[in-house]
Amino acid sequence: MVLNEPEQPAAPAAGGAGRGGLGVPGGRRKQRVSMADVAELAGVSSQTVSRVSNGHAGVVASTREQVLAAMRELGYRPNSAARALRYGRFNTIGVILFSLSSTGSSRTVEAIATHAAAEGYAITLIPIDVATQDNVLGAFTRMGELAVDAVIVIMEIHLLDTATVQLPPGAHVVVVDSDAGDRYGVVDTDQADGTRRAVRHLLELGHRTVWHVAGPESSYAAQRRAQAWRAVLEEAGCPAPAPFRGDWSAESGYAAGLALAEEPDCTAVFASNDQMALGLLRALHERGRSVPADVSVVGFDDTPDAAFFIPPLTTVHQDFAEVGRRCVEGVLHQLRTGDDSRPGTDLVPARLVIRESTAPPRTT
Amino acid sequence: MVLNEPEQPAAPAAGGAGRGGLGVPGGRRKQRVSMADVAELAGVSSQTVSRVSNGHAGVVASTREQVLAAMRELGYRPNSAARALRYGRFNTIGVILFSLSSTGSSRTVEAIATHAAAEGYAITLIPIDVATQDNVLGAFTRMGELAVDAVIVIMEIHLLDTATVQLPPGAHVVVVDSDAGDRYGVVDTDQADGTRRAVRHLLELGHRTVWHVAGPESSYAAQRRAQAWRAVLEEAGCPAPAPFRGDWSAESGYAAGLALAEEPDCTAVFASNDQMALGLLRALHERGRSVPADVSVVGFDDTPDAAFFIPPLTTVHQDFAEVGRRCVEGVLHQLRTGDDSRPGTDLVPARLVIRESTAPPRTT
DNA sequence: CTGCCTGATGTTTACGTGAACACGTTCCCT
DNA sequence: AGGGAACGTGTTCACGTAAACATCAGGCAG
Repeated sequence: MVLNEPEQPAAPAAGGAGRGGLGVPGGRRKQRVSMADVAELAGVSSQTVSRVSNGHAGVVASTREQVLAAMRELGYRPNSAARALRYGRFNTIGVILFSLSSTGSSRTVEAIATHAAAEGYAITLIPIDVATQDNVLGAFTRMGELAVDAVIVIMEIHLLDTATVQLPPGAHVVVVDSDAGDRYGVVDTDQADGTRRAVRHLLELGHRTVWHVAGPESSYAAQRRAQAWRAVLEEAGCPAPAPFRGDWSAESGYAAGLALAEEPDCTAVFASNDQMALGLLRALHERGRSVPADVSVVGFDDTPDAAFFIPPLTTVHQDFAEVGRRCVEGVLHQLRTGDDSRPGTDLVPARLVIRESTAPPRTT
Repeated sequence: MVLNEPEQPAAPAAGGAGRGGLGVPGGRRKQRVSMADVAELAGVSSQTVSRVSNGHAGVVASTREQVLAAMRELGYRPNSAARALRYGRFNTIGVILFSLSSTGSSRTVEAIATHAAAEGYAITLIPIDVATQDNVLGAFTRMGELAVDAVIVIMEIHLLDTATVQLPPGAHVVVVDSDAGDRYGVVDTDQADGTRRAVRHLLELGHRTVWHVAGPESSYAAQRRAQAWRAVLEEAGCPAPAPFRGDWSAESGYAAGLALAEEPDCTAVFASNDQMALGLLRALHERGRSVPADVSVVGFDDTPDAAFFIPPLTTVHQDFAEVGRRCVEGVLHQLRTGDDSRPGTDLVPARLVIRESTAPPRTT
């Protein structure tokens, strides 16, 4: 019967205020145990209970013991609503995001939650299942009313733009996957740098040019990767083939792969994430194009699975844990110093992990 | 300057209580706009503001408009701490889990968050990075003090067991990945049923027996799958080879695969999740064992990627969305009816998705 | 014309906590 | 021994909201 609350306080508030008593015949008289209850049982004032509860000095050991005993007996738990009201803060960070299914968000959220916990903060999740304006606006509105001290947004920029006005005044915000560095703090993997490493790696192997399977247009990260891919090719004087547009899913990578398999010139592909690379590998395999002998493939993310693709995938490693850590650091810095206006972009370096899906092109 | 708070309330509380004023020279006088501020600007009582804010009837249109205008002007937002204190609830559900990285948890959490949002509840995440007793206990303790009305636990049973006593009295709990059905409500995929479908499928194809790559012992789901696998084999009178023990990772599946490739008798393998199946596929491929011609492989989870493995993976589909939905339903039912003691196990059916990684054994 | 009822709005109060201040005791120092 | 500092504990109050009750004006029926 763990879940039952104590049947009766040991010393019921007989003579005191009759709150809750009147007109409630059989019902439980009180939802929760309050400081006053503990104080009464321990025979002290509620302020002393407060002091014990918060570990303040200046309470004699015997009194403290008495209070602690009363707490245990009644199963007292501080009421966080009252605390939050008193202190004006919740020790909670809100996280707005689209989907936990994407590799990036779920790992970033996990890191955020872990680091926040280490700082004594909890995480409140506001997912937006469908990325309509209404949903985004709704999420921001809800967030504004929520028990939250600061907000981390993992979201594309243009959707954020329209929702901006809804952010609670005085809110502390850090954004991922966006270039809103002029208005909010931004933390993100250095997409451009990672992409450059990937594309240059392919060019250095001797490939004439590199094809691209891009992520959805709505994603800022996908845009940045596509831009950087094009920039490297232009810089190297290589022709840039028209990119394929995917949606992060393996299925879209597969579709692109079927098309790419028909391009005899295609010897190197940069996929904007590992899942699309997976679909790509399967399509090429199906069409009898060997990887890496015929076609080299590079992914992005370095998911734990990428090392076990066939063949093991060369990919750009993102340090999601570090991104999450810096997000938390960012909002907590704002929160603690009150320094609202510290926009700027904090880029976490990426690194290329070379495995077996890349090789020099077949000598003609 | 979206983030700035309004410089001054339009009609400062000149004669009223001097709270916050004394000794704070340059500082902002008030952190937040309260009902009283809105009431003053609108020239009504704060109670009327409350009525407007909560959409109560009985406020004349002109008054309502005035209040709404004042709200807009001051950027008023209800204080959820005060609300929670008043109402005694937070409209928030806490979720305790180990890791978002595992496919199952992250998809379950997402479904939980989505359905909770639909019911007007937010989700507070309490991750436990390392599964030590202390961490688990700490998480439960924190959760007890947190702004949370109910708790969903995604965790193995034996760790929960020891932490049980720490759960806040009166808390409403639903558990996933556990058999604590006698004490808490449990929602889970029907692991045994899914496993039976997978193993029977292999036997029906004509395989003599089925090997097993199990998940970690600490996982209840892994235990259930291993049990059911063994039960089906025994029922069919097949010898049960010693299972390999993995840790859900593709790497552990790869290791098991290398060993299995040396077993000439092995023609069918049931992996306890898709990631291990991925590692398995690669190991078999490396060792020249063709899938499904030489060895059939079945996974569990049906991750979105599984359809794009080489070859596309036959696997057991888990309906995580449904599990999440029922979790939320469960706690909200408890919450609303106050029916604490409705333990029982709610199993969500699984189904087998047959793709190309399974085939009859090579005829000898 | 009077009295009551209805509907709109204001006033009071409690929710649980903890800072600030008040009070009383003990013990030390002169 | 007397004064006061230091310390332990109690009392008061405010945080922002909303239910319960109070009040007030206007309309309508007897």
